[in-house]
Amino acid sequence: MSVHARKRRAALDRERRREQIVDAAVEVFAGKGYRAASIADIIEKAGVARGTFYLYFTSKEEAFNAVLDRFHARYRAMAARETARNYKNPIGLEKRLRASLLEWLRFLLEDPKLTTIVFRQAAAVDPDYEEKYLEILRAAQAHSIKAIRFLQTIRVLRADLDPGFLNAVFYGTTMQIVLRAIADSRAPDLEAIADQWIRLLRAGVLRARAK
Amino acid sequence: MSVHARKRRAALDRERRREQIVDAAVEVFAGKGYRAASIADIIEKAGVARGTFYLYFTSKEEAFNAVLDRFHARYRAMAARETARNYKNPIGLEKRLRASLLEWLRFLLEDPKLTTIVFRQAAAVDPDYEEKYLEILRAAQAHSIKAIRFLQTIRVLRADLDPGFLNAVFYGTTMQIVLRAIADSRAPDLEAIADQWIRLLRAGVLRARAK
Amino acid sequence: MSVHARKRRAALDRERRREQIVDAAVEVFAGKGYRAASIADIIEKAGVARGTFYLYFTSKEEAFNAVLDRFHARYRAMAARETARNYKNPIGLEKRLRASLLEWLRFLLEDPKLTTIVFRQAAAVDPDYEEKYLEILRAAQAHSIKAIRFLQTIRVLRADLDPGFLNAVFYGTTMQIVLRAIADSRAPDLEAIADQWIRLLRAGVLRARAK
Amino acid sequence: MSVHARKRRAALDRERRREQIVDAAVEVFAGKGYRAASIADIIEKAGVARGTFYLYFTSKEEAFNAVLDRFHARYRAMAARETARNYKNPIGLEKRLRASLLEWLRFLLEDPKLTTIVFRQAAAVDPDYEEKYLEILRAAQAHSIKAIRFLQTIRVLRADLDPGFLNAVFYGTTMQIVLRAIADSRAPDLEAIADQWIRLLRAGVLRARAK
DNA sequence: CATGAATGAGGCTTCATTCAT
DNA sequence: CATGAATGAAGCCTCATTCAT
Repeated sequence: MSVHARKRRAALDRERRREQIVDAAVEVFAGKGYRAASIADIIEKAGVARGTFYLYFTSKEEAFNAVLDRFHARYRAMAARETARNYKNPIGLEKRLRASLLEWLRFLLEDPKLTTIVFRQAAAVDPDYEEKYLEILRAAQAHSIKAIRFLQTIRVLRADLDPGFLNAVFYGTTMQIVLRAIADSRAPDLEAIADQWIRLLRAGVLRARAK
Repeated sequence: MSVHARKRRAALDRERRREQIVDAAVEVFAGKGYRAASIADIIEKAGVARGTFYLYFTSKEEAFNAVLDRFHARYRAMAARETARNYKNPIGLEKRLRASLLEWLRFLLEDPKLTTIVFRQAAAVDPDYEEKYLEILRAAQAHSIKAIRFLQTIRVLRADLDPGFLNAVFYGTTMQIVLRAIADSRAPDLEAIADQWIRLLRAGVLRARAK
Repeated sequence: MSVHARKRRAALDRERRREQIVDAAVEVFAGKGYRAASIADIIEKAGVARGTFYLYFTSKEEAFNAVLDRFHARYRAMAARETARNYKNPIGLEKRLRASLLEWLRFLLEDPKLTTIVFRQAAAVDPDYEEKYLEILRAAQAHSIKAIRFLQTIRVLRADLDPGFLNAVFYGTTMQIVLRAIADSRAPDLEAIADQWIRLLRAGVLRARAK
Repeated sequence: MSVHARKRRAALDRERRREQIVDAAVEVFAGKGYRAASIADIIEKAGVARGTFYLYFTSKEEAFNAVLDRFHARYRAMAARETARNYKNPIGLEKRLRASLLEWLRFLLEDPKLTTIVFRQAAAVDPDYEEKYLEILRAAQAHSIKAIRFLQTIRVLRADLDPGFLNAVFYGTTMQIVLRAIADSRAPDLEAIADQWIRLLRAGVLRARAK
């Protein structure tokens, strides 16, 4: 094997090894939270030696950041697809909105452990890693609010609702649905949930009364 | 002073001292989270000696449970008042719903540190104190879902929306609003938020289109 | 016992405990040097628990500084006595110089382990604790050079010798004598050494030749 | 190329590689001391791989010994030249002594890093490599004392001064001068220092008094 | 020979809990 | 009851050495 080929292979191996440790870290951080998770837990689950961990991460915090990065990368890809969608055409609007909600739910439930970690930090405010997390959070919020404003501009969403409030509704509700699904560790009927969402979005929750 | 009176006084003092420590614990747990909070932090803030802490709590976990208990007690009182309300009369329904939402927001923002602690654990699932927290959570969920079902029965809420879903909407959205208000550490305009809620509940978020 | 008396006693105990740990630290640092010495070595020798060490010192480095402080305090006391001495009177000058040399040797050999630690650092340049050590070193050098200049002023020492050079002679030679005595772990004949010093100081080392 | 020639060339290459690592080791040990120096430091400076280091040295300690060996070899060469010198002729004695002192100072300052390492260990007594160092030290002392005795025999040096004491004066003073010059990292005026030495040797340091 | 990923013993420090005063 | 010194298990991280490629 040529030197070049060997180096390339080594790089691949290195990346693979790193992923193997991140996989373990996801499991452990999801199970115990950042503080309670120990390096011992991670290396045991990853099946590597203590020193090996530090070949790939300089600290526990960096490993945690790698976990958040993994989520962030997937999130960005998802958000990019989302943005590409065209809401301009009013025909089939609800159908597309429903599809979009479903996709987000599927995305968040695809790797439940990873989602747990990220959502958990929503409130955790741990001074140790707030930085990285807040970066992700801000990006997500900005994306969300921008989308809401756009939908208001093109008159899909009513303009008399505050984007911040709507964002709280979307984000908070989704978070609840996902965390509960994960806690119950059973696959929820996402189609039914999407239907519920559409009903809510379309007509609120109050029973129409005779005027 | 009679023996009986002395004992009562001692009990009162004891209770007062305990509250003093719980006060400190609320501050510290809110500021750092359960794991990062140390007994040293708590006793320093409470102004008691290390040993004294263990005269009132057998462990850090028990002190945390006392904090959750404090929230739980206040929550039960709030829920009791809520339940006493009468939704039967359709006259002024929205006004009463609005008042109710406002009251919950005010309750949750009244002691922001305490609320922070409880909501933070919503996602934290720390094996150390899950027990106590889940108890509170289950009680809250049960209360909420029961209320929703009741409102559906009396035809205030539409029956085609799943109580679990509605609960996620209420709980998740409220949690987001409250946590953000606390994070921004500025008093939000609760009246305006209540108005937003009512608009959402009444007619959803989608702009009505020509049929 | 009154609260005040108890506190005073506690303070005494605390000081005593601290000294006990510093005693152990002196032994260990003298035996292995700063880097090779471990906290485990020190606490074992001191007969205290691991945590106890950190009640008195925030780090290994601080314990080392405490050791240097001990030397520094003794050194300052010694230098103060030295300075008080009067060299003005030319009568009995050599006798007083001899007494002074003897005192320094005795001082340095009084606690050989402590002296070893300090002299070892003369060349060790360990970035970890250089700060504290250099402070001591500079103080000693300043004291020494000042004394030399004074002795030149009052015409005890010849003025055609550079104070820096003379300082190197005094300091270097003394260091050698002391380190060797410690290495051989036998008490040297200090009187004889003092005599050698006086002979050197008085007439150099070269045999007088016929002019 | 013949097998023999190839082997010789390989041996040369091997020797060159080894020297390259020793060069790096000198830098690193001088900069950080034995304990704080890491293999990582050495191989980085030498530009070789981790495993390569262990092809030339079985351990960190052995690399350190190689460094000491380098000094020892140079020292022996220097001492040999020194011994060859003829002090018998009293004519120009001081001039020759001065030349000799100058040569030693130059030798010690020629490779300051190497000298730093060796002198540093004078006091360091690190159990890890005491063996090798003490060997060098004993050789140096023996050489020095033998030279002193010889100079006393031929009546260059006074016989009433103890060779051990004189050795401490020479060794200790030189060490101080050299270490300080290195620490100040400026080339000292060696000629002036030699003059100071001669003055000291010739007539001591005390100002002659009227008898 | 050269490489560098992997190893794990060992070091420093923290902190919940105990207990003698 | 109150105190705070003492404890030691447990956690994070480093680094000399090994070994498969």
